[in-house]
Amino acid sequence: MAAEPTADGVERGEGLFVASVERTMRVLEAVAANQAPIGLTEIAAATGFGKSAVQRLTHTLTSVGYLEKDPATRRYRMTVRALDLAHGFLVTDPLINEGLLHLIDASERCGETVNMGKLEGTDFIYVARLPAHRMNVAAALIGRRQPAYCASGGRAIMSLLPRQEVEALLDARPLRALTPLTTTDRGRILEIVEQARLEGFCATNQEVLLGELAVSAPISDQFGRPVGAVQSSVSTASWTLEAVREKLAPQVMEAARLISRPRLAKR
Amino acid sequence: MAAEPTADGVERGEGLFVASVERTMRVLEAVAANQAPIGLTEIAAATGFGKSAVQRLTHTLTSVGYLEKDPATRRYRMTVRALDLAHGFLVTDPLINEGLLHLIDASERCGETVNMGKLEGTDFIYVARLPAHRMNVAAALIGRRQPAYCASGGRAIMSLLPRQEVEALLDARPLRALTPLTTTDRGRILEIVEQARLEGFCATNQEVLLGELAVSAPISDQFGRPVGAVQSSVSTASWTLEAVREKLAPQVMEAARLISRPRLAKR
DNA sequence: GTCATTGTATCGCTGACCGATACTTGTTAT
DNA sequence: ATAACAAGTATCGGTCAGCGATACAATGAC
Repeated sequence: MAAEPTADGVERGEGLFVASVERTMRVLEAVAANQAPIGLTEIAAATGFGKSAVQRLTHTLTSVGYLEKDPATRRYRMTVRALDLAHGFLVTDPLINEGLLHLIDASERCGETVNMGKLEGTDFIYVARLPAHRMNVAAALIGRRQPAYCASGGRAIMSLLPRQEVEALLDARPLRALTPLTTTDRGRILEIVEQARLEGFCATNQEVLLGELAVSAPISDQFGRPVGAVQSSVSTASWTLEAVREKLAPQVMEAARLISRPRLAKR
Repeated sequence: MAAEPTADGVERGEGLFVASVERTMRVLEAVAANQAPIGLTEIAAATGFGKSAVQRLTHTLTSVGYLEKDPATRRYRMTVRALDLAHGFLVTDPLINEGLLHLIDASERCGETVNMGKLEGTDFIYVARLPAHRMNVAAALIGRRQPAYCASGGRAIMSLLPRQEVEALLDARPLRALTPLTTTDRGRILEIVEQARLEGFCATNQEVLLGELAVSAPISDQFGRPVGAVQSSVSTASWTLEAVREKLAPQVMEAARLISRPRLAKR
């Protein structure tokens, strides 16, 4: 009865695994993943749990303060308590601690939206955002995810990963186009990543969101491994890809360089 | 066997309450509340659960990806997954959706750190932050809590609450001084709140953090109930309390006014 | 109105989880 | 070095928390 590896990669069995904990988190995820309040049956469908189980879990999560039920619609949403957990992460994450100051500097220097993010699974996820001009609000939030293969931040990070890991990332999920301009050709993405490795940054043209240009540079630890990326996104209304490469890329690279740990000498 | 209310306000019993869910969240809270990675025994102490239970819970939370164990120190910390939950909250919260644009405007207009927060329990908690100059990083994070009675944001919100609720807030916890300048006199705080009600804003002088001046204005819904506050914090190195009241307060009030829902006519 | 759908309440059975405890590893003191 | 201690890990049998089924109630769609 040893460690039966299961389809989804989470190792159950093993004696110490508490199923209710997993169910709890899955329900929270289902609620959080929805852009709007979500009903009982929808949660059941999203998680695959029975209605009874979901009923108990949401009830409890509500009474401990993490979910909130709109009495009129009977739909659930996350509460501000989620920010307590997020705060716990932000406070202990070295990238935030060491990077935020430089990020603020960069933001003031270039006067545009500057962000920081890291790789989580196959996604690039924003961990710090300093929006400059009015912009799409939903797009400006911490915790937003973008597929690594098409986000400039994701590609920048990949540029410091060994080829093998990059390929694994690209194979891990279908390469779908988010906009008509998204590059979905595996070989072409590998070329872009390679170019990013040579240039030290990666600029993209509306591959995630129409009207948005983005440029990123990777942040590395003392071993040269990427731990995140500095990213800046601007509107096509006031920028061209060329201007981004010339004006913004150096700023982003400089910020990333300052945040990166100096590389240890090989011994 | 109806709804035995328990000491901490959380209603257990009641058939639908799942104890493991509560335990799960308590463990996450214990980890998140720590400013640094935390060990098994410390979690057990913080939560009051047995070591075995904590062992199982942390094990499971780790394997589903919300906690991370440093293999060297065997201590746990939150992972970036916490941001997924936070993102779920931010996306559905109307205050964020309607407020962030105005907040960005205000930030550009006054060139100083501008924040938004809401009341949660007896704390003022930041839900959006736009840091301007280099500043204390830990102080600049989303999810940071401050006691409502001494934070300018908390007082601004209280200024729109009925007297009775304000008093309840002040009685709910001991009024401790966070700095030598913190007002801890209950009567004096009530006066300050009253003054905020008359002026439409509340400015404080280093009552939470030495070197930090803050000014806030409340955001209200269509019934005139406060739902949050716009706040700006600046350094004593470049500002005086007077300058804050004259220059910054109007900006903050304007932003709060724009975010607030127009008050419905009484019928 | 009727019907379909979603949310709520109840209940008895059972295996997942609990707590105790023994073991291992790492750290501190002498 | 070695002991003494603390922190973390592994194991196990008994039992009651929580599971699923199902019946009931409330919405709202038509």
